[in-house]
Amino acid sequence: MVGIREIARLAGVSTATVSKVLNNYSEVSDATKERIIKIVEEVGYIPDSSARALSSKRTWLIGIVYSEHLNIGLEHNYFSGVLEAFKTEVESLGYDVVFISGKDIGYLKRCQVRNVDGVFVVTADMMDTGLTELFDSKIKCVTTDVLYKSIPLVYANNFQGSLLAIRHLHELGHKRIAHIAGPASTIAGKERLDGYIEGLRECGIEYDPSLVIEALEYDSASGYTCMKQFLQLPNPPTAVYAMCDLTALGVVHAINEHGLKVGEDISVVGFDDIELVSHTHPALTTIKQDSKTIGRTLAQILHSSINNNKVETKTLIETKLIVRQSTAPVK
Amino acid sequence: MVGIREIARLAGVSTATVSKVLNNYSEVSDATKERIIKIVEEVGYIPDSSARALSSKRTWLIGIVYSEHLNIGLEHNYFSGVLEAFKTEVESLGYDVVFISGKDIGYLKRCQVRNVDGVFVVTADMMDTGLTELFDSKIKCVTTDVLYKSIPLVYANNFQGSLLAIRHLHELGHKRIAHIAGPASTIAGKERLDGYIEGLRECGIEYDPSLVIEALEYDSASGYTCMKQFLQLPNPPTAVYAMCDLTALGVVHAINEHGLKVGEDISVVGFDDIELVSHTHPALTTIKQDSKTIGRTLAQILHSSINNNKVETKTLIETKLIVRQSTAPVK
DNA sequence: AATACTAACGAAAACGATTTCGTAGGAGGA
DNA sequence: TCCTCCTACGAAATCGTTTTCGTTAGTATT
Repeated sequence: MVGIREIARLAGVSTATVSKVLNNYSEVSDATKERIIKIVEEVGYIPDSSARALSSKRTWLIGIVYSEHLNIGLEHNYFSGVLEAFKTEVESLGYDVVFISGKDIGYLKRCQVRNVDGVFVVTADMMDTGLTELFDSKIKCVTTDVLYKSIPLVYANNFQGSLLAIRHLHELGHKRIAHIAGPASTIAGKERLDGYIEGLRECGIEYDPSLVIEALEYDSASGYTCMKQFLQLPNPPTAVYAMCDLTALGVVHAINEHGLKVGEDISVVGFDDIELVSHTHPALTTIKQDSKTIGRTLAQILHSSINNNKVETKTLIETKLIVRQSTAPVK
Repeated sequence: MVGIREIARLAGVSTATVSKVLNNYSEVSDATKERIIKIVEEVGYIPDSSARALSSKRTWLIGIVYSEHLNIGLEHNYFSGVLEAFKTEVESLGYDVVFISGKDIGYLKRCQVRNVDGVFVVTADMMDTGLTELFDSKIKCVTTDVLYKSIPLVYANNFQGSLLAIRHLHELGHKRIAHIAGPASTIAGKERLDGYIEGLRECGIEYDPSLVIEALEYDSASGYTCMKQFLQLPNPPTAVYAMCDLTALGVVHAINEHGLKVGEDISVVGFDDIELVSHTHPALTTIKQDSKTIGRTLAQILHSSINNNKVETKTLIETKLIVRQSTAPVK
């Protein structure tokens, strides 16, 4: 493995100068800079990131914390989407992305072992003290869907999204609109519920607590079981607004099984707009959250924060109503 | 940040001895070993992985290569599943997992920059020369669904899976069984098709080329468009076997849209058994591939290989038929 | 008692970069 | 001419470990 010394020898300069060129310092003459760059390329020199990290105290590594308490792991499509966008953006900024597990020694220590420059907490269980320990440390963090002190946060405007959903259903003539809410421990769950309530008020519909159930997880099973309950009501809803697409699919399943037709007998609205739901039958009306923008913004904010710039502490990304076949005028 | 010197000073030994304790060498007396461990815990000493890597030439980092050419990225549930299992297992072996991007300098160089101990190529485009360059290097690799020279490979027994699917449909009386095949450039696509053909032969059904379409991607859109084509046939199939669950969902969509009933008019079988398909309507009959076992096995093999042990070059994991409501006796 | 081992430990040299600080030499100003 | 100020570069310390190899003291063997 050819090192920086060898390059220095070939160029007839010191290692200091080579290092300066590699990190584009200004204090090297153009002539020697060019000569060194040429040699570096010729011999295919690759700087050793361990050595670099050891002496510079920067690893160019970003940690990903992925708590899997609500079944929203890697397998939840929305989060894969923002993670993917985040990864792409930080890579273009020169970082690599490493998973941080909380096992054994906890998130903070793991981050310290790897000396990450910053971390992105994708999903979080706020009951997890290992996480607050990390947030309270010197390590730069960003989050989505997690509110903790002044940790920078980027996420979809859930409240506005709910308004879009309710207004849409109201325009279609629905008065009995049920909501399957996310766990109150999640920010998305709470805000979407708040938006739902405000939406009803705005549309002059009275709020009926029996039409709201708080689900335990963001999955399709939750939608299925909650919808079963709604269907047993003496006066079942004519529309249901689920807090995520996966859950909405569970709702659709329950409705079908009950012998009713989604989009005819009962309207269904989801949240997320994962790729799949445009191909289901009927295709799902949903609130699209722009995972690409969210991921990209998170990356930029974290990078800024690592470089000790002041950063926005809360950034909302607007949502959009996508109308498909699962909603229709009330019968 | 307290270092190994400080520990050594507190314990009244040299740094060499502390290092040996930390890496459990045998040549330290139990007494001093205990004393050192106690001090390490008391002061919360955390070894610096950069320094460690620099002098030991081991980073305890595993690279993940995730080529996204067929839309089977992070967002494809099956791969998230094996990745998740892989990650869990390597973490318990002491590694951390880092994403390797192919941008700019290529996979190989990126791996060399980070000095990864090994890499897991999750999905691969064999046309990508950056990838073969990596496979041909000294770096230890494992793969799933990619056959290249003698790179260790662990994956589901696709051939046997197809047999299970066809036999099941045959037992239900189906004779016109269509297949939506994966891209021939993928090993899974090819083997599932081979299994399909062998299954027909075994069941004494004549192979009809017009009942096979090769899809471009492993997604639901492919299933939708391919099924549309089948439905326009003068004599449409009574059953269709799709090469993955997402695609099967597209198939279901097309059938519904055509006014027919899945599980009554046409039977559908998928492949993967992603969490979602047990909650769709109707719930999907599918071939389950054990992503947990596949991921875990890959991890163990890579670890072995890193330690220069001889390893199995090809490991097949059996699949299982999961019968749900999307298949029924032929009308 | 002399010899040969072995167990337990330390001194010091890597590992491959970055970074501080010093210096030579040329340019410019008085 | 003398002094000051830059520019361009290098010497050497440093980052925090691992690892080799030597040393010492104690034990076993003859």
